[in-house]
Order: sequence, then C-alpha cells, then structure tokens
Amino acid sequence: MGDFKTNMMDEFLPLRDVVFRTLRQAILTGEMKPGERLLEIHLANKLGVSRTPIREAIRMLELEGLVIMVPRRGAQVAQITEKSMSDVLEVRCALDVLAVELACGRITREEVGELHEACSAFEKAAESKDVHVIAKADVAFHDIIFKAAGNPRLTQMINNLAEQMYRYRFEYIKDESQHAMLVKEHRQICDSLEKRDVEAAKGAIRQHIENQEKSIIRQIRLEKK
Amino acid sequence: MGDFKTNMMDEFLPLRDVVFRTLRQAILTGEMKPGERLLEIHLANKLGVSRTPIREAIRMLELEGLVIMVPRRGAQVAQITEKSMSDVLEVRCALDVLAVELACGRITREEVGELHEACSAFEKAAESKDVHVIAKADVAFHDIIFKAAGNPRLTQMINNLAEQMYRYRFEYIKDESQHAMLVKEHRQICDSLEKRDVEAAKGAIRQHIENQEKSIIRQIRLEKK
DNA sequence: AGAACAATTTATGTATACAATATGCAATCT
DNA sequence: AGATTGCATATTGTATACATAAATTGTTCT
Repeated sequence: MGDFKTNMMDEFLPLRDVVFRTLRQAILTGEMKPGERLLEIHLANKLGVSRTPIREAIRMLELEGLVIMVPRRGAQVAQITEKSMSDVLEVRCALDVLAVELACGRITREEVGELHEACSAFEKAAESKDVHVIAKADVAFHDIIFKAAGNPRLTQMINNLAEQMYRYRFEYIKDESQHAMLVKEHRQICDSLEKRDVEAAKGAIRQHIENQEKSIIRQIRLEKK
Repeated sequence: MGDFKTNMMDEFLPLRDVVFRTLRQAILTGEMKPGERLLEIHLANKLGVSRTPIREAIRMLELEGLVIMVPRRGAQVAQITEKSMSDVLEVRCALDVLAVELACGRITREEVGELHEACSAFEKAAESKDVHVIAKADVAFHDIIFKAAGNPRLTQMINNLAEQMYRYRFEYIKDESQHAMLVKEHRQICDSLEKRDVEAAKGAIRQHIENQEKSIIRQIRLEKK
C-alpha cells in the first residue's frame, strides 16, 4: 500500500489531502473501528509518508467529527452510537427539508428536466439491483436538488452529514423491499418541485429521510447484539 | 505579542489550538481582512511558535470555511460576500428552528425555569445598554434552548455558523431601537416553549433570526459603499 | 524599448530531529 | 501482598531542515 503518491503526481494534490481521504474512507467503511487509535508513525509508515501530512489530515478528521482527540494520547476513531447517529439524522433531515424548500423557489425549467431524467435513471437503477449503481443514481438525484437550492454552504453541510452514515448507506439500499418505496418517494419529490408545491415537497423529502433514518437505527440496534 | 504561550502552561493546550483561536478571532473581528494571505513564517514569528502549529491551525480554519487554500500559494482569509452570508443565515435559521422544535418536545420543568430567568436577565441586560452584557445574556438564553434540544451535534453546528457572523453581531445589538423587539421575541419563544406550542415557538424563533438576518444584510450593503 | 529567458528569492510541502509527557514494568519498601 | 518509586519505552507536541514550485528580478537579445 506504500506508494500511492506516484499515482497522482500529475494533477497535484497535497499529501495531507490524499491521507485525509484515505483515512476518512477507512473510517467510514469500518475498516478502522471506533475506538481504534491513530498512531502517527504507524500510519506514516503504512502510507509511506512522514508524520506531517498525517497530522494535518488528523486535524481535518477532528473537525469533521470522525476522530476525537485525547490530549497527549492522540486521535482515535470516534464512537458511533445510536444517539450520535440519530443526532446527525435529525439535523440532516432539517437541512434536506430546507434544501427542497429553497429548490422549490429557485429551480429552473432546465433543472426540472434534469430532475425528471435523474428520477427515471433511478428507477432503472433500482431494477438493476446493483447497490453501487443505485447509490450513485440516488446521489445524482439529490445533487440536482442541492444545485437548484443554490446554497453551496448548505450542500457542503448535508454532504458532510451524509458521509457520516456512509457505512449504513449500502445496507439500506440492499434491502430490495424498500426499492418501490424509494422510487415512489423520488417521484413525489420530483413532481412537487415541478409544481413548486413547497409543502408537498417538504413532506415528501421528510418522509424519504425518515425512512432512511428508521432503517439505519434498526441496523445499529442489530449490530449491537 | 510573542510569549502568550506562558500564560496557559498550567492547563495544557496544544499550541495549534491557541493559534487556531487567535487566528479565528483575528479573522472574525476583521483584524485580518478578507483576501489577506496567511504567511506561515510570518505568523510563526509574530506568535513566537514554529510553522507546525500554524499549519495545523490553518487546516482547522480551512475546514471551518474561514480561510481558503490556493494550491501552492497557501491560505488566505475567505471573502465574506452578501451571498455567502445569506447562505449561512439560511442554514442557521433552519437549524435554530429545529432546535426550538426539539426543545419543545424535550424541555424539562427545570429548564423552563432557567429559560424564564434567562429571559428576565436579558430584559435587564437590554436596559443596561452595554453591548457586551446584552450579547452575553442573549447567548445564555439561546444556550438553554440548545441544551434542552439535547442534540450536541446541532448545538455545535449552530455555534459554528453563528461564529461566522461574529463581526456583525455587535453592530446589530448596538441598535437600541431593536431592543424592545428583541425582548418581546425572547418572551414569545420562552412562553411558547413553556406551553409546548411547537408552531408558535417555531414562528417566534424564525422571526427572531430573520430580523437578525435583515440587519446583517443591511450592514453588509452599507460596508460595500 | 520590449520580450524572452535565466537566476534569485520567497513560500509552501514534506521529512526529520528534538523535547516533553504519558505508559508499562520492574524493583523496592512498608 | 500491595503500594510506590524509578527507569525504559512509546508517542505526541514542537521546531527545524531540506526539497520543490511559484513569483520576481535582472539581463540579454532582437
């Protein structure tokens, strides 16, 4: 795993960013378990860099809430509890509702078209039963809404929160019994936005997120046992 | 300005955190102007530390959105535009509404008491005409709501957003013609929470934030000229 | 004079060296 | 035996050194 540096020397990326993404991925996928310590020299050797970029990456992970710092003991992967996850989901739900609300007032004709396309693409993806394809189509759909909302800051915050649930995301999508529901919800959101019916759109997205919430919480409870 | 280190050697704080707070303060108060570059050696000399803690602090500021990185040119203070500020305020409003909504369902009898006290304290503070006293009382009031909402993540996010408007905060409070309104809004929020009237509480806080929003936007427009 | 190019400077990115602190273990004392 | 002290080790926190790229300056050529 040593020399990932060489892969991307063409379009320059500071090592700290490469390390940041690598570690974030490792944490989000569960490769690094909650409570696990991030030993700087160890990581530096493993990734073939010095401690400096490792430390800078850890600072970033800290502010994203993925690791917590213990003074003079360094960083460790943050615990994911049912409470912390439902806290995140509460906020995320409110922000997603805000996004569709804003999008409702700001979406252009062209974006409505894109949204319909994305909606159909999602339906097709759902039929494929391929988790990654479905996840990708879902992200594309929501990205159009974020773009239409026209608030980059909001987008960034939602994406950050969504990221924290990365680990559970696929499990949720895996459950095929949910697919019909998902498609229907997307269609509702899409239609409401087209008609610029704010209340309907808010209701639909809230439903959408709450379903996801329930599924994730259910999963965490399963893991606990 | 060199040796601020020695002030706090008793309860250990990594230099990166001291530097982080110092720089953040400098940016938020406008001491460092938007677009201004953060030269590492320069800052290191000025603060009497090495480049390492400076760099780590910059990573944190970057993730908070207070500085932006230009590849191979380092960090510079982020521009504050009317758009970026209204983006922040849009999100903040939604989150504050969420906070009272949650607080409405979770607030304890005891916390209702605290809230009433804080409300009265704010009224008294308003009479004092002392900006800092008023600001402090205001923070105390809202902190009780956040505590009652019982979602630390939400609290952290709101505080972070509020911080970005730090510079305009005092100007807003300075305007004495607003004081009566502020007191009234606080009272409304307080009463609605006590009665656990979610809709009334949401309406009151929304009004509260939107007034602040208008004032801040007005100020930015004034500055532009 | 103006453009192109080389040399110099400046600042970031990265690595390493040094300092201070916490941890674990063993020896010692009560 | 249990607690305590002292030492060795591991690891973070900080400073410095080195490498590389961008900006700047100066020089030369047309």
